[in-house]
Amino acid sequence: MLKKTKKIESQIKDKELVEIRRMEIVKAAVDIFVRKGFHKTTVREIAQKFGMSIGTLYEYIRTKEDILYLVCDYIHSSVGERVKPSLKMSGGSKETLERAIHAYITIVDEMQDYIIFLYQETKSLSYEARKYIFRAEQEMAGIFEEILKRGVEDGTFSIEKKDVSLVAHNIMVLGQMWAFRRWVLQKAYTLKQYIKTQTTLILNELASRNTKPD
Amino acid sequence: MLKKTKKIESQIKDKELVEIRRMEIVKAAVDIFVRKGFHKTTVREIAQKFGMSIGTLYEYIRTKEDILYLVCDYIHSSVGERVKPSLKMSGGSKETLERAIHAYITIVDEMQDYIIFLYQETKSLSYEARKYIFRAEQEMAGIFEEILKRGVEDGTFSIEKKDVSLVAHNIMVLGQMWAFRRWVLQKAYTLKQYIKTQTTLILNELASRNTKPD
Amino acid sequence: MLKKTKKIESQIKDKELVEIRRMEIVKAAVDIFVRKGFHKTTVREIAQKFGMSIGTLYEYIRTKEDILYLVCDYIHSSVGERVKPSLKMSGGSKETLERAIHAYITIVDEMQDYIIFLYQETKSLSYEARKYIFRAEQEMAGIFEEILKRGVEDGTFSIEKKDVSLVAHNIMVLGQMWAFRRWVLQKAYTLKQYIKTQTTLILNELASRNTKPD
Amino acid sequence: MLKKTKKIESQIKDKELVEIRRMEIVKAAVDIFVRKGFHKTTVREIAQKFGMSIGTLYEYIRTKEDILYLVCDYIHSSVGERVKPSLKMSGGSKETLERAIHAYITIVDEMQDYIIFLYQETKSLSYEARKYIFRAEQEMAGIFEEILKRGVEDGTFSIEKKDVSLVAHNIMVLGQMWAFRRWVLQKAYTLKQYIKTQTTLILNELASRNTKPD
DNA sequence: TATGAATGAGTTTTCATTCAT
DNA sequence: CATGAATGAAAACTCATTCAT
Repeated sequence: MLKKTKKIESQIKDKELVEIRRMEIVKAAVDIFVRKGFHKTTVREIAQKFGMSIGTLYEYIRTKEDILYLVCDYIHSSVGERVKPSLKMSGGSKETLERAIHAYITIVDEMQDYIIFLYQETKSLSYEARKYIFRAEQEMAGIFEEILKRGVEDGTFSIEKKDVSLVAHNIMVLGQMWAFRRWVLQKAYTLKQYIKTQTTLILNELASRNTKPD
Repeated sequence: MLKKTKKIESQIKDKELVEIRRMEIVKAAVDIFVRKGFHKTTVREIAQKFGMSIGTLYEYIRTKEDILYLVCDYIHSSVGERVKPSLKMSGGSKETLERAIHAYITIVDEMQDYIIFLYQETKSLSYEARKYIFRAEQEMAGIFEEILKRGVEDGTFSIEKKDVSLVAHNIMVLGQMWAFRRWVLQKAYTLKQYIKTQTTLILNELASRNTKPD
Repeated sequence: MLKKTKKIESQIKDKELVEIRRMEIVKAAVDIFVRKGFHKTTVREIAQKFGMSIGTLYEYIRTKEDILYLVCDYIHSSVGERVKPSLKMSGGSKETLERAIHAYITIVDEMQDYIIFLYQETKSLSYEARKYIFRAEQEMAGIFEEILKRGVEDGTFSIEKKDVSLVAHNIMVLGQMWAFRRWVLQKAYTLKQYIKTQTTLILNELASRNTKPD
Repeated sequence: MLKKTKKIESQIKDKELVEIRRMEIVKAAVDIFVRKGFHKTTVREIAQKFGMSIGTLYEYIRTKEDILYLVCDYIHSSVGERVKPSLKMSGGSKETLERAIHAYITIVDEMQDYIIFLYQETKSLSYEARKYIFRAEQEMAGIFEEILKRGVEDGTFSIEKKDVSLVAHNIMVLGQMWAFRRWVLQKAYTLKQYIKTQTTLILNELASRNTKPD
């Protein structure tokens, strides 16, 4: 996992302090952003919650957009960190995939506000920052790809190799859907039911059988 | 299909003219919105493209948000109008579903910029306006539900009845994904390939077989 | 004498600076307001005279109406401060009243522009602010009431006790009249003559004699 | 009584129609003005109540201020017309004055909203229009002067001749006060009580006795 | 005469960012 | 390193007035 975070410049020399303060800034900003959206949040509000002056805040970032980037980055890696531990590839491919889906959707549920925010405000980021976010998304997909690939190789799943990546993205999107369509899904299903149903459907899709219409 | 559009007040008495001008406003706004986002677009820019003065623009709307609503409404009904004709339920359930998926993803492809915009800016709408957008989304899902239900009843598809709605949403999300994840998908697939592959996967998922793990 | 000024919020933390700047704002605004009226004065003009940017001006107030309130409050307390010292109740009731009338009308003369403004723009204030202005007016009347009451008690004035408050207001209004009707009064009288004549008339009114027609 | 109304130009030739329409405009405007103030009332609102289009409205006036003038003029002459009939100088001077005061304050009571408006918005008028309003006020004062003069001549009132005009204005102001200070006066007095008390005080003031302190 | 759509200058207000202390 | 007062460009929105029909 490459830690190639986009470099944000700071007036402060002490690298460690910069890290600490930036985390404080993110912690202060994230909830306000999620609640009000990026554009409707003022730097003043963030500084207030940050507990320091606007001047100090600006010692650690260059522009308001930097905060957005920091926050997006934080959300992304939080999701990543929450998912990874559950992804030990122990057991059969089917069980591993089931566990991974379960873990992923559970995290989507826990972080739904953050995830919705992430996708809604991505466009407010500069191209460079956006690219980084995409890479993080790809990384997550890579984990599912890995599991699927193994399953294909050991005969558990019967999809074509070239579609492994697509299916990985399908799974992620179906997971994120729990957040984006909550207004309808969370009325009809509990989280547990949702995970179970989607897992079944996905496994069905992957089950050995004729894969393409001729 | 209730055409209960949220009423927006206007200073102009001539109802027909209001319709005409509003369509002009939408046409002027939509591309700028898509390119720059709602918040970064100024009313001045819209008026400029609208080809009339700001004053005139404001004779037909009350607030900038009204324009957003008008645009969202327009995009939604455009999608709807484009999908509907392709949804004649002639032929078997399988063929109908294939045709529907094809039509839907094709439209997502054609309107990808608009669709991405729609989902990113929905939250900038007032609660009332947002509710209307949700209803339009539900309507679309309803079409897929109809097809699926018939397929379940005639034995073509083997999913549980209570999950019909979920699968309908799954299909829509998988279609919209072509727009949202274009940065990765459109590198790996042509539209035709994407439709074919997703259709296959979905049909696999629906194929008669054991539906729940025991 | 309760100093319960309506609280106006400010972005600036330094309370003392807020006091100083607000006084500067008032000083800048009052003359423009008096000359052009509240509605025809722009915030820009005020900022210009204030000698700072509009942004800075808005750091110390929330709305244009706040400036009006500040100005009204200032005028009122200026009048109050100018009157009070002359109101030592030394000497007989008659002399005290004469002195008070003299002081009050003199101040009305000095501040006539401000007083006219005050009564013309009060209605542009919010209910809350207006209430405060009324209270200040009542306080002023209270001073005259006090003098009159003493005069009634010691037999100098022969009006009914329940009318003391009315007569106090009469005196104030007769004083303010010097400003409101200047277009006619200040042609016919000098300030000195006006004070003398009104004083005589008022004292006549208060002189012991039959008080009600039977 | 000179009918030297300031001339307001109109596009319409038919003089009679202009008169009729202008009265309609005044009737439409006066209540809105009184309720919201001149500046916060829009021409659109007036046209709406007027029952004709903005275009038509502007056929009969030149500017918004013209409407204000028309309204002020209307209020003034309404007051005048209401007072005049009660001013027959039959009976003794004292009775005539009592009747006049009674009539005047009664009208002030009936038209208090209008009177307050008149004094608050006079400043929004052009110099020329304002001058006309002053003249109307003078005319009213003239009526009281006439009564007072007669009373002085026949020995009923013992004020100096040169102060007759002042006392006339005093009486008017004391009457208008019923409107301007209603927030305090109308809590303490009924209209009847107020008239009676003020009349008594004024008559006391005018009663024969030493007129100047030496 | 009557209409009402069109105009655009002008208004208040916000807020990211800087910089002197 | 920390502060927060100062900035001013830029935003949304209003409304008296005109003029073609």
